Amino acid sequence: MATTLEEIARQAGVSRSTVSRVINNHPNVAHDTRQRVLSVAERLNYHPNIAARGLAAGQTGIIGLVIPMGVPALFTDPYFPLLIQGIASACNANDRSVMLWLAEPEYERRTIRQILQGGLIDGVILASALVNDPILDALLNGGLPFIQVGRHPTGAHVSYVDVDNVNSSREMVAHLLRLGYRRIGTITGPRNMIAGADRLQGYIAALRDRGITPNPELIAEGDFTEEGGYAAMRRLLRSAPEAVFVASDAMAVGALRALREAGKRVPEDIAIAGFDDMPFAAHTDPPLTTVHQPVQQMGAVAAETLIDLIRASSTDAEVRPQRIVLPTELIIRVSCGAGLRR
Amino acid sequence: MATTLEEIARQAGVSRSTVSRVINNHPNVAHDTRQRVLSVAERLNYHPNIAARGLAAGQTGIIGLVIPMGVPALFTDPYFPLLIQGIASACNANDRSVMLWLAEPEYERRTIRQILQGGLIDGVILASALVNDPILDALLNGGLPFIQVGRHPTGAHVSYVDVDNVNSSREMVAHLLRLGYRRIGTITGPRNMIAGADRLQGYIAALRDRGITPNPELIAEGDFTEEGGYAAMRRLLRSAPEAVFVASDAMAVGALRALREAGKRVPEDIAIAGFDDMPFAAHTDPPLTTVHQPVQQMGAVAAETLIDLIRASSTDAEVRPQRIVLPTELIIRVSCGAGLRR
DNA sequence: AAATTTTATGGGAGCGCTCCCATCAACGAT
DNA sequence: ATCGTTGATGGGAGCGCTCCCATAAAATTT
Repeated sequence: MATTLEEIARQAGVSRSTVSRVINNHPNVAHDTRQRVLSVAERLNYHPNIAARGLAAGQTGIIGLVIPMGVPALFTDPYFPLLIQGIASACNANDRSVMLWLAEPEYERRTIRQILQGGLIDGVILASALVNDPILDALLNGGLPFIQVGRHPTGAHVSYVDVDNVNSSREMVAHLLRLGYRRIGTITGPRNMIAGADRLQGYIAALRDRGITPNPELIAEGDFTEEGGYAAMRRLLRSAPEAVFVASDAMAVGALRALREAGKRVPEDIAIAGFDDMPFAAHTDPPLTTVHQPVQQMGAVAAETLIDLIRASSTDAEVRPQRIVLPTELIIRVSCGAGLRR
Repeated sequence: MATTLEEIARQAGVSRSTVSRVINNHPNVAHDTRQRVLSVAERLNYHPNIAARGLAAGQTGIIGLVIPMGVPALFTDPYFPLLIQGIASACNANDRSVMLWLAEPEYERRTIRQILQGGLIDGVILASALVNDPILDALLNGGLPFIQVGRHPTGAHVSYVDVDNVNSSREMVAHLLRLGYRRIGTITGPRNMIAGADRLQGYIAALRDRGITPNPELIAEGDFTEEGGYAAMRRLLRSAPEAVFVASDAMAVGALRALREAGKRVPEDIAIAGFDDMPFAAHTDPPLTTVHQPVQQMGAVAAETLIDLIRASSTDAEVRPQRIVLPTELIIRVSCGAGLRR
């Protein structure tokens, strides 16, 4: 079935080595020879065996994408699809393939080992790890190039791509304050996820900027899912906030549902702001004021940076970790009542 | 860095072959020897090199998941995340890994070849191909075991996992007819996707069952996205349907939005039914009557079936294609007005 | 014209594993 | 006691490729 280098060499009347050079675009091959080899390869529909190449060269061109399962939002939220798409596009454009690993807790140990030791993968992108995910330690000690999407709270040696969640949230809450709201609540993400913690911190910072002491009654913890947002909003309603900064659009949709059920109008009775600017955010009722996050781009940048790291690690000495922070944008729609007050 | 078989053999005082037998659970190894090898392997944190194993054995334990991009719904719809999760779980449970290929049109040719010829992949799951996707032909001629999620319209040799879209839709529309609606419209999926075509066919069949001739004015084509549903509903409103069968929940959300904007109440002024029973369908306003489709299970079954196919193809003669149809369920909520009329 | 460098090519070794065959001991059957 | 027969183990070959070194021819320098 499969054509081999040797077979092409035979038919083109050259050696295996020469064919290899042609296939890998090495210089020092005579133009005629190159053409002859190329045409035989084309005719035989040759494609290199990736396993063999991986064995011999120690590189496979495969990039691992690890998404720890048990991230509850995984299937409510277009976040991951967008991220995956960004990564896949960038990898395609760089002749790399993506291997997806949904790390289920019970398989996690095995998973980690396989990734690190299997020799199948040139590097790893880790998406959305929990703050103390054991997978992270394993990766750090594993010696494989890797990059995280979302910053790492402590690890000084971790490369990552992220947005500035703290300041983006701070700006959003500052915007609410500017609109005149004072009793501002928040629905947070899980505190063991860095994005959740950072957005809460931004909320607190914005209040402090104005000399307001955060009120624990106005802080409800969610889990980045619609359901979680719904439940958190119901709790929050008892404290009668004027406005609520919700740490993800998916949760904001749940919050809107809770408000609708409670007979509250948005933004007349209560203002809502989200985070993420997911595609659906423009079509909620009312359209959601939110923070735009370039998710797809984050994926692409993560992939490209990882590819650089891989190149670097295969050539000379070690490179220092890359930290890339992409810009966000405040998207003002209807739900924060910017049109109501001034 | 990487421990090899040979190294373990040395330390355990046996041969490479024996270690290989132990690692692969072959019989005919003395109990003591096995324990000794196992403990050395454990101590050295040994994990087989997948590329080497793939080269030598011709099997890698990797399954390719191909999702043609340009499927517009990819990022609106939790369908793919659910499917991926089902596949990944089943693969994990069977010691397989999943390689994700988002096949972008411009890279498609290269992609196909790589999959088929790279020798990296034991089999392929193809999700949501267009009716005449060239990728399908390539797969058919490629000789790799593969299975499709969603039936294939013609290909007699294609294994697939699907639900009975025709009859599920037919039942849903029959339900609407039973509720007394007569002027029933539909928003279809793209006609070049088999699920779109099948659901339309079910709609037509249900009408015909009652002696009603389908009215082209009551049929609007969508694309399985929220946007598409919105646009299609606006078109449909001109024909004043009493009820609309929408071929996906994501489109139904768009349709509900169009109706809200038009000041129509659901289900009092117009009844809506969806398809898919996505997680959010219970929380739309009003909650959506829909057809439950076991997406996650479809993914799992597809993976398991493919693994069977791979096993079969590596042992004896060829097996005949598997066609697996999973059951759906009518989920009656509020949007169809089942509580209004009787 | 001779010495040196550059360019084009071939061939061996080896990546880490599996598979096959050879070997040898231990066992029950004759 | 002798002969298969089975079970346990070792070693060679080879999967398809890359990388290094050797070689020969061509181009450049002195």
